[in-house]
Amino acid sequence: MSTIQQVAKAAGVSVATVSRVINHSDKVVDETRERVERAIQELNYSPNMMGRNLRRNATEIIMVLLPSISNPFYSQTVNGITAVARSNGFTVMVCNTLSDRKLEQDFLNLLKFKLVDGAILMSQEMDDSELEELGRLYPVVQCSEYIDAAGVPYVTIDNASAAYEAVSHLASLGHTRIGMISSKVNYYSAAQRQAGYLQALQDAGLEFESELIKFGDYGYGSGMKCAEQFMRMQNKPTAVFAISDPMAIGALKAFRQKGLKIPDDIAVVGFDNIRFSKMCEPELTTIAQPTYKMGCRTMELLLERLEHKQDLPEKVIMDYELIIRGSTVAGS
Amino acid sequence: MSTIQQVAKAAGVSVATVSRVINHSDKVVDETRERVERAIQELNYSPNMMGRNLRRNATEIIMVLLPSISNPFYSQTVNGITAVARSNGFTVMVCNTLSDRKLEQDFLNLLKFKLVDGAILMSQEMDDSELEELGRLYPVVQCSEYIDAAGVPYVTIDNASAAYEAVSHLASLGHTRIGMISSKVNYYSAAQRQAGYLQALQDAGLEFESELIKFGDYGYGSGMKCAEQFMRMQNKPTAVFAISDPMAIGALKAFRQKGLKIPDDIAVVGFDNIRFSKMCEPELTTIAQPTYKMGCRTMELLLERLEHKQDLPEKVIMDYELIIRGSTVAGS
DNA sequence: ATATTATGTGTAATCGATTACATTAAGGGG
DNA sequence: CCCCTTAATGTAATCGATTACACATAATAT
Repeated sequence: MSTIQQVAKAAGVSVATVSRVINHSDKVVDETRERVERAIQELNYSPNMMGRNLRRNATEIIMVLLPSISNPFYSQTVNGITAVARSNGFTVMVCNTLSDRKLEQDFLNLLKFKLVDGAILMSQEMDDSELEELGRLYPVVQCSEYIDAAGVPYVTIDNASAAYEAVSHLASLGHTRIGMISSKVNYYSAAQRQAGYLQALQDAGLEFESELIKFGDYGYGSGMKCAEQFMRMQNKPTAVFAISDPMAIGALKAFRQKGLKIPDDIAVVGFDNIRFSKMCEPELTTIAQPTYKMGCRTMELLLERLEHKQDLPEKVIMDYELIIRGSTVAGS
Repeated sequence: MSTIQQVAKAAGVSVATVSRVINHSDKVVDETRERVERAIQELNYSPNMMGRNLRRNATEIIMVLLPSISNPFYSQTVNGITAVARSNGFTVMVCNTLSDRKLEQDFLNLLKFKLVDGAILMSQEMDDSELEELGRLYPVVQCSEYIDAAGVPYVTIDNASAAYEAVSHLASLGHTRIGMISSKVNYYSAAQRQAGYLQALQDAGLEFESELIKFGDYGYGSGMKCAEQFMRMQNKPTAVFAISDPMAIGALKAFRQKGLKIPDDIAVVGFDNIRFSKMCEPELTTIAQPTYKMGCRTMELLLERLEHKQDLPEKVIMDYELIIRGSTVAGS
């Protein structure tokens, strides 16, 4: 690896001139510029970012923290983030926290240590006060999953209202006993979706009991387990609302394995509209979030932060959509 | 953000001593150490990685390049990589190339510019000679998808033999007309799987014609399209081998939509054993790669490279497994 | 008591870039 | 022909850390 000094020597100029050529400063006469460019070619030189960044105090890299790339919900969002980031000269790297607090810390240290310029959080293991401090000290924006109290900007949908709509849909189909598959971990979005579920039951005049909510981990397997719990109940639900598509799909699978007909014996609604939700049998009714756009908007907020344009914590609420398919209405 | 100088001044010592405390060098007397640690606390100091890395010429970050985090096949591999990386003090960041040559280049520049120490390639858009040069200059290892000629180490399975086994399985069930869904893009693994497919046909005494191979992009949608093409043929296949699970699942979906019974009317085999392959209807027969272990092994190779222990390009071939499920044998 | 060694800390060079300021040379005006 | 402006390039400080080496002091050996 060659350095700017070697290039300068080879071209017979000073390092300053080489730097000017690299950075397209106009104060270099053509003949010199050519000589430098030839030297760069010959030495196969590329500037060491460490040196540059140390001086500039910026890396033009942003990171996206998410619990697991295995959840297909995230990929579209990341694509949106990447699109906006790229057109502004930023590089995006994805960090898999595995919902591990320590690992999350390690990644966030890259922010503190100035190895990345900013971060987008799509989930966080830290508590409110830690997040609040993080947001105060560094450019950070939340997307989809969020904590409201912390004064950190976020982009999300109205989870309560989305859940309300999903459950009301089930109620309007005549279901009177509606179960829910929520999350073991107490995410804010999960709490909001539970609130929406409860409100919908209440507004439809349906009764609730705590047995109607089971708790999973957003994955297929836990959806199957929850479905089995439902089937062991004496007074079984005839419809289930799950807060993730994989759990809904797992539940579908378990119900069908026990010989139940979907949607006649039991209807299922999911959340996120992952690609698989159209591939399962029957296709899954679900809530679609505008994932790509949410990613774009989030990156825009982060850019504002990075440029200090905006110091108020912005809160962006985007529209969702209930997509009705065969898991609740036959033949859709 | 405070610097080591500020800490030094606050503690009344030199920067060297502060550095010694940070790096747990033992040549610091307890009383001094405490004073420094108190100053670090008070100033909320953390070392600037840019400065440190510039000096050390290492970042302890490695990156994983993959075409899209949306393909669930990658997540387990990344988990394996992360596990080994972490226990060796490395941080893993995932880079989404979207199969875009330019974007891939941008990421690889981070290697050249020394912002990351090494890279794991899970697919590449560059050609053989570019890869060869990359591997010569930087610590790079390939995983799963690879180019053999380039002298860059890799971890993979025997794709030809896996495809051979999958297709032989179909032949042994009595299928005589077996189609294949391959990849538009000419990946090495795809070519190998095609070779295995052809060999299996030949060894089973089955005839081949070019119409029997359709080309997709690894995603669901393309699987459906290929299935529709098969169904429009005059002499339709009774079995199909797809080189990705999503394409196989898309094909399943399309066949079922046309009223075909699986596996009686048409049998389907996929590749990769993604989680969803157990959730579809019927469950998918597929080839399982030891993804987590492959990730671990790949990271180990990269570590060897980073430590210059190993200069020979290592080639690791791991075992696969044919998992037989309901899409080829009813009731499995 | 003196010489020697070990121990803890400080000084300053260094990593590879950027950039304010200094310097030099060329061109223009009187 | 000389002075002043302007343009191109060079010099050297700087970013924030690490670390070889120097140095001072205390402990040990003779």
